[in-house]
Formats: sequence, structure tokens, C-alpha cells
Amino acid sequence: MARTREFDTEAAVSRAMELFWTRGYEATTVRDLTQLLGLGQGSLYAAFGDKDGLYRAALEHYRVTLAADALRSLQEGADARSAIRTMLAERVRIAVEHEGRGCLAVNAACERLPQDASTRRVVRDMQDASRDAIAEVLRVAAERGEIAARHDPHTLAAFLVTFLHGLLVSAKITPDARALEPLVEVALAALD
Amino acid sequence: MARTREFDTEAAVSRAMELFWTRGYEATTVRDLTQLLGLGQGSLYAAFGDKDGLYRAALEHYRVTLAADALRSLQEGADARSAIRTMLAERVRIAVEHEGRGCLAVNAACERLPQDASTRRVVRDMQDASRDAIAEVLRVAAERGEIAARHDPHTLAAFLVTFLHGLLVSAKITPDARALEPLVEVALAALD
DNA sequence: CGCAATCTGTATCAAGCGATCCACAATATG
DNA sequence: CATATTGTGGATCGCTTGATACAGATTGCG
Repeated sequence: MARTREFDTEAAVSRAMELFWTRGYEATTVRDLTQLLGLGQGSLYAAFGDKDGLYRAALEHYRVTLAADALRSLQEGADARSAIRTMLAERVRIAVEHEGRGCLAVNAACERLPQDASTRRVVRDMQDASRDAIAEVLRVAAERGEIAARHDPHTLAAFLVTFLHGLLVSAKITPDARALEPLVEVALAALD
Repeated sequence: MARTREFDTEAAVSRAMELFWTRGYEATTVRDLTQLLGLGQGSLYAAFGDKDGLYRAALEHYRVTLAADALRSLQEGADARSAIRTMLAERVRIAVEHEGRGCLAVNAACERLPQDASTRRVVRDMQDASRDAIAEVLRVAAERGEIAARHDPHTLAAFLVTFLHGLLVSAKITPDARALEPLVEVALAALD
């Protein structure tokens, strides 16, 4: 009953995410996006409504791919400390790429929060999900006696997520993973 | 030999800083600024060159007032731990104001680093100054035996600055000082 | 096969942007 | 007091922006 869409929506969102991530929201124009995606403006607006809609789709894509991968990796470590260490190092590694693009969610928080209330919800949800996942890993580790119980798991997890935000900002200012790794070790000392 | 400038340049920069801080660079228009400052566009451009010039002046104003105050307060504490605790809490308090405006320097890092190389230098200088000031406080405290020497002062200081960045981002996402204060205590445990 | 519905790409729109121009006001200097 | 020089603010410029209109292409369905 109608013509078929010629482009892969998810692939388009993924490429749009890369551009928003690298340049930021305001500095990315709709024409930049159409050129990168090889689309006419009509197609883009028909598929995503407006620039904001595409950005929200990109942020959501970030959440279900990159952010979700990081949380999955938390389950794979031999112990809590090394699992968290690996996760933080991996986030830093990604953040320093492309001349320090940082983290799309942190960038969104800094650039778009004053204007866009819906972004706050999404970013906060991502933060909460990270905190809860880390808290669960810490809870199990504390039960096993792998880590000291100086602080409760939820507070520790909130600390680690906030510290991660700091790492991602520092990665933008100085995109050098080797300079940041020692800081991870200091943060992990909070588990002792 | 010529007409006198009618407005106070520093006061204008200070008010411009407030607007950039609250709204971000791109979302602040030159007309917003002229209206807030009560200036014609001619006056603004004659005084600051362009929008970028005014932004750079605002960032510099932030450095010599707010950021410098924070470093001065480091010298006033009874001991290193309480001095750092007070400084971090004060930065958080300021960051949660105005619906979580955060920190102008961190906002600049996230929003303007991809486009503006000169901002990177300024932000990095501010970061380095904070780190060095904290390192010096820690060095003295370590000599006195007030804090343990598990990590060297420079690494500890870099950790604290990065953690502060995280606090300022978290303050944007969830502008609630009481939720952030416990995290400061966890970070300070790194000094033990 | 024909029709209706959707997609595609280009041209185009109105609005807002940063920046400049300019006529006029104010003032330091001789 | 006269004059050269600078500040002032509103009008205006050229451009880019996000968004839309539209004509043609493509498709599923009767």
C-alpha cells in the first residue's frame, strides 16, 4: 500500500549519534546530518519528526548499546574490584577517542539540561541504572567479604558513578588514558 | 579627547558570565546579552570584539573570582581533610543553585571543547591550578602525618579534582546538595 | 494493471543569528 | 569654546538555521 523506506533506521540513528557525540547538539546542523546519512531532509523529518527527535533517538541508542554494554561487563569480572576497574578503564578508553569526545550522556547533561527537560530524565535514568548495577555487584562482594563494609553499597556505588562522570570530563579536557588510570586506583581504594 | 565609556566593564562581564553559566554558550544570543547588560550591540562589540571574546572574558572572570576563591579557602582550614571537605561542599552548593547550573568551566569543557581550542587551554589551566593547590595542601598534611601516604599527593590531588568534576556534573543532573555530600565523605576516605 | 499511500530529494520558507554600519551624543585636549 | 575622537544604540546586512512544500518515484493491494 505504500513505498518502502530505503534506509536502515537504526544504522542512521547510530551514525547520527556519532556526530552528535563528537560535535554536540547545537553545533550539529540538520544539513550535516542529512549529508552524513545520505538522506534528503524530507526523509529525515518524516522518520524522526525534528532534530530533537533524532537526538533523543541517538541518546536512547547510546543507552541501549554503549551504556548497556558497560553494565553487562560488570557481571563478567572475576571479582567486584577488577570488574569495576575494567568497566571504568573501558569507559575512559572510549571517552578519549576522537580527540576526547567524552560521554554522550555527560555532554548532554552539560549542554542540554537547561533547555531540555526530557534529557534530564533520560540521563538520570542512565545514571540510576549504572548506580544500581554497581551497587548490586558491591552488595554481593560485601557478602562474600571481598570488600570492606566501611560504606554501604549504595553510597559507594553513587560515589563511583559520580567519579566516573569526573573521569569522562577529565577525558575531554586531557584525552590521555594513561594519565587517568592511576586515578581509578585511588577511587578503588574506597572499597578497602 | 573622547567620550567616556558609560558602563562598568567588569560588572558587565560578571553579568554576562551569569547568563553564559546558566544557559550555555550557544543558547545565549548576543541580543540576550545586550538586553541583560542594557547595552547597544555597537557598545558590546566595541568592548569585547565578538561573542566569543565576551565569553572568554566571562570564563576568565570565573577563574579569577569563583575558582580563585575556592583555592584560597583551601588555605583556611584547620587541617587538610576539613579544608578539602569545605571546598568541595562549597563548590557543590554553588553548582546546585539556579536549577543546577553546574560549573562554568565544566560546562565549557563539555559544550565548547570540540569547536574552540582556546577554551581547552583555559579549562586545563584552571584544572592544573586546582590540582597543584590541593597537592600542596596534601603534601604539608602528609609531612605532619595528618594523612596517610598510601598515594602520593599529586595523584591524590588529581583524583580529587576529577572527582570534583564528577560532583559538578551530578549536581546538574540532580541538583540536590544533600544527596552529594555523603559522596564527598567516601572520596575523603582516600586520604586515610 | 491502476490507484492510493508512502518515501525521496530539492527547493523554498520565515525566523533568528552574529556582525556591521551609521547618525548622533559625549568628552578630553589645545 | 572648538574640534577631534570615542562611545552609544538602533537599524540593517548577509547568512544559516530548522522546518516545510511539493513533484516525482516506488510500492502494496484490489
